[in-house]
Order: sequence, then C-alpha cells, then structure tokens
Amino acid sequence: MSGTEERPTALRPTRQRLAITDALREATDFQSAQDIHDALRQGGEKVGLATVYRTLQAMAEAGEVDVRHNPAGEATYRRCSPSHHHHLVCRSCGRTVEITGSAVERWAHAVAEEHGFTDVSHTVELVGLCAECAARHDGPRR
Amino acid sequence: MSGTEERPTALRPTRQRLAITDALREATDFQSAQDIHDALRQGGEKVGLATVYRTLQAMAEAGEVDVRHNPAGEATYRRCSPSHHHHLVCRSCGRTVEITGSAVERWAHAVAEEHGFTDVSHTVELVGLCAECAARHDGPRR
DNA sequence: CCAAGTATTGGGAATCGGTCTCAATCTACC
DNA sequence: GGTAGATTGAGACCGATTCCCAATACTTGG
Repeated sequence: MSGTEERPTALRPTRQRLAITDALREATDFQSAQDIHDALRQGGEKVGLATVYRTLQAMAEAGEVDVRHNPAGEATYRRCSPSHHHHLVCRSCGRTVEITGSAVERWAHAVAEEHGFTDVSHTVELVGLCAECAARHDGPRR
Repeated sequence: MSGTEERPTALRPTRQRLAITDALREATDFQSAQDIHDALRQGGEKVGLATVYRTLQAMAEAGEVDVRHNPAGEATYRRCSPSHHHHLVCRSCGRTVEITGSAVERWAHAVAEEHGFTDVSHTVELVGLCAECAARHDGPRR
C-alpha cells in the first residue's frame, strides 16, 4: 500500500507470455487454454499448463482478450476486437454461421455508456434451429 | 430395433421434473443446478442432484430453458423468455446490471430469419469497466 | 386389478477443467 | 556480481458435472 507509488505492475514480457500472445494472434477463433497449451507444444515452445491459465487470466483481467464459455463449459479466449463477429448456431446439428452486425455494436456501446461503463466488449450468441433441421424434425415434436 | 415406430419420447412428467420446472418458474434469475437442488430440498422436495442435472440438460436441449455460464464457470439456467433481459458485467468488480433492449431482440430475430433459422433464442453479455472501477484505476492504463 | 416391461431415480465413484502451492529459475536493478 | 522480487512448472487439490447401476415408479396388456 504505502510503497513506491503504484507502479502499473507491467507484466514482464517473458518468453512464455510472448509465445501465448503469439498463439492468440494466430488464432482467428476462441481457443481454450488447453488448445493453446497444445499448440504451443507443437510449435516447440514448452510452457506449463498452469502458466497458460495464469497468463490468459491476467490478460482477460487486463482487457486484452475476451473470454467466453463454450457449450462444454470450458473457458475460451480470443484477443480483443480482431474482425469482430458473432455466431448463429443450430441447436440440433451444430452448424454455425458467422454474422456481423453494426447494429448490435452500436447498441452495446450505447447501453454500456448509459450505465457508466467504459471499455466494453460484448458477446452475442444466437441459438436456433436451422432450416434443414427444422424440415427434418417436421413432425412437430409438440 | 424394428419396433413400434418412433415415439416422440415425451418426457414423463414425474414429481421430480415438475418440481424442477416449478423451481425454475419461481426464480427470476439464472440458477445453477446446485442452487435448484438446494431450493428443492428446502421446499421439502427430495430430488437427487444427478436428476437435477439430467433434467436441466434435457430441458436445455429441448429449448425450454436458456443456459449461461457465470464467471465461476458454473452452468446456470433460466426458463425461456420470462421478462427477458441481459447483463452488463464489470470485468473488475463483477457488479452486474440487468438491461433490456428490444432493439437487440429485433435484430436477433431478423438476422436469424435471414439465415433460415427459427425458434431462436439469444445470449448477449456486455463486459466492461464500471464507473467506480474506472475511477479507481484512474491511471489511464493506455 | 395384477404382472411384465421400461423409463426414471439417486447415491456415490469417476472425470475433468481449472486453481493453488512451493521450490527452482530468471530478470531487473543496485 | 549479488540480492530481491517476479515467474515458472509439476503435481496436489478442488469443485462441478457426468457416469454407473441397482432400486423404484409409471404404463400398458391381459
């Protein structure tokens, strides 16, 4: 507390952290900590799993990456704001369509501001039944 | 295998399932499986934890409830479309503000339809920094 | 109403993602 | 070069969720 001022506690750019940031940069989609850990291994970089979790968590807290939970409940990460888009997923066959919508972007921003929030990112996921599956199930389940 | 045709496999309305549906109806917010299990116990209904998980899962699959993962990673459930709202969460202190926005609702519906999807539900989550936390960190990180 | 057949339940073990602990290692700075 | 503090990584640990399987409840035919 009463110390040498508050230093921004800058994260030290260690080899491991750079590797993780890099892996994140390569990925275009949300990746689970384990995915990244695997990718790193394959790339020859040896990084402990705990470190991956720690770093990802720190980055999320710092607002450098967005977090999201996939259906399986795993936390997945993606670096902030690269070609930003959302997903429309079929709850039956899993088919996924990428969608963009400046309308939501604007709305999200406005709402956040209205409540005094800043530096806002958002996650939107639409889940429905795609045309094909709807046709297949045609027998109205209920 | 070659039996009496495919029967819709309707879920049997057992005491347990009714109790769960009921508990879900009472709740206005997202509840974890364990929350529901507890509530049920308190209400005098004895239901196994496994059953709660199973039922909730089945209902989610049937589209009767929405699933969401709280920051802790737990899956939480809420019956579909009761006063529908979303959350604006502070990434620093966790404070949560409920928000509603017919604009998003409309957008979601329109986009889904455009891609041939029906029976769509959506999840929107805004994550940002609330005014207080922003003030505390006042040192403009960047 | 009784019996057989099948879906459902529930307790506890097994999984599994994620976090925590702590000694060894590395960096920055004096 | 030397010391303090940051970082790492292996494995123990933890809590949520799933799995297993015998006991139980509901359904339907006779």
